Amino acid sequence: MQIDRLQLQPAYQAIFGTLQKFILSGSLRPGDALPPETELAEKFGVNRSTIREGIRQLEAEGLVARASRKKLVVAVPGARDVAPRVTRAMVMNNVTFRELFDVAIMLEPYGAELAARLATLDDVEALDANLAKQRAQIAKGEPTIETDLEFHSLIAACSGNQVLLLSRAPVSMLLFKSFDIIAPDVDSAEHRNLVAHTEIVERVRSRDAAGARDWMERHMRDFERGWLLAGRGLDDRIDPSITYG
Amino acid sequence: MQIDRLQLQPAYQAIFGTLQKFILSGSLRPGDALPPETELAEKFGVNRSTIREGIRQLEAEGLVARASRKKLVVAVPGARDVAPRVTRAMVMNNVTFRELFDVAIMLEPYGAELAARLATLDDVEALDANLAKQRAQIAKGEPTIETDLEFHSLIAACSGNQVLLLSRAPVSMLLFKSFDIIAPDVDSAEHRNLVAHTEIVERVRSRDAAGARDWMERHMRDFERGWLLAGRGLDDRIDPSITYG
DNA sequence: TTTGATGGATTGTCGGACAAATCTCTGCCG
DNA sequence: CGGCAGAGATTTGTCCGACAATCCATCAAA
Repeated sequence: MQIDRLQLQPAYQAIFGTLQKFILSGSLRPGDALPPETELAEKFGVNRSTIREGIRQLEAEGLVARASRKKLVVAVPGARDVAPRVTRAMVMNNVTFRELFDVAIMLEPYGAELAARLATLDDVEALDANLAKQRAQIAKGEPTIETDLEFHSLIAACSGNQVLLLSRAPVSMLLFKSFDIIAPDVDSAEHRNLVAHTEIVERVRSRDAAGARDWMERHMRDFERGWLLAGRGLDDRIDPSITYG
Repeated sequence: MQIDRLQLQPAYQAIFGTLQKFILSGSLRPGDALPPETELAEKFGVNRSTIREGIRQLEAEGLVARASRKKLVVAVPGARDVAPRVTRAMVMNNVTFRELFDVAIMLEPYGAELAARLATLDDVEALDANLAKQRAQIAKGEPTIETDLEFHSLIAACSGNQVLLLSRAPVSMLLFKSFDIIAPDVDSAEHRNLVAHTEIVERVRSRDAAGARDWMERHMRDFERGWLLAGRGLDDRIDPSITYG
């Protein structure tokens, strides 16, 4: 007896899988343009609609991105692509402030330490620019969330550790955005933030790894204190609305 | 004068975005079935093909999953869904062993510590089962990668920290799978693994948080040593083929 | 009650079509 | 000779209509 086939997956998934392999294996390299849909359809022997469904998945994975409206190129997914997905997963799993904080308190100080050790002049310049921006925003009474997030990303970027960069992005994004919601309730939170950031940059500039790590940890603890001062509990769940602003 | 249209994004992306909001905001809850494609097409006023493209993206994000072939239900993306994407991003960014290890050495011991503090009887039972499986596999000369990965996931799961679970999954997956490739070159690597795992489980069972952390850290250091013994360098890049086995 | 058959609902896939946006090439002008 | 405008060819985004395979619920038969 002979049982020969059951099509375990729809064609559009096979398309996705095949193209993915081409990309991961290097047959298609970052920057390369994908062939036109009609051509792909012809080569795979399927309808263009089917190709399109496969491409949508590649797109959602961040493996391809539009260079222009009509050219799709192979892309290297970075923190920008990956973080939102992980963030969503966390929110949907109802994570608490404590869970986020406990992980962040490990990752952020380590990033600061590495940053102090490895930051280039350009890195420091970018940090200075970030500080200036934040200072200006505070003076004008504008919100500083984005700048705050950027600061921590910049620090992590200095570390040159891509794994750290990818791992910390979703955590810190949720954490800091959450805090931003309650920041108005905390006296002088923004000012304390700015001071801490400034101190950290100073330590990075002077290559004081231990000092940078220390200040970052202090910064985080201060942050935790702020959360409590605002009347929140460590085991409060993170507000889902953060992920779709 | 009247200007009425500017469609800044393709319809299929709008579909994706809208459905995503329904899910994140709770209008559609995990477990709920999505309406049939035809119905969605009608409600959104677009063609079914367009709906399908949007759904493909939701699917790729892990926000929906097939309950059966014809029913799509809202899902909560977990480590299983998210890890592969982050993993890919890391590989495509050419991360090194050192980058992975430096992050793992922070996360894994912390997980072990929490596990010792919070593990339930069921958790310990699962760990025991895992140990037994691994022992059997070694005896038979079968590969133990999957079991090894499972062990570390189980430990992290005991911790009850979803953030940790989601953060560590891609890191440890890459790290341990990489090691597996070279394991044959390292004398008694499997045995040493098993011993370490056993010791960790013992510490978890006896609620010895410090001990569990300590053994996990030792386990990781041993792992690092093995990597070097196999003739690899700390700054070697991770082999991309890992992601599509 | 279990088994089997029927019909409707739904998905996966296909073919073709067309407007709008974008690219390419050509020929004109300076 | 270089640059620019316009024509024409590509390519994407979207739609329509269609059909087979599969799944589901329901009802009939054993």
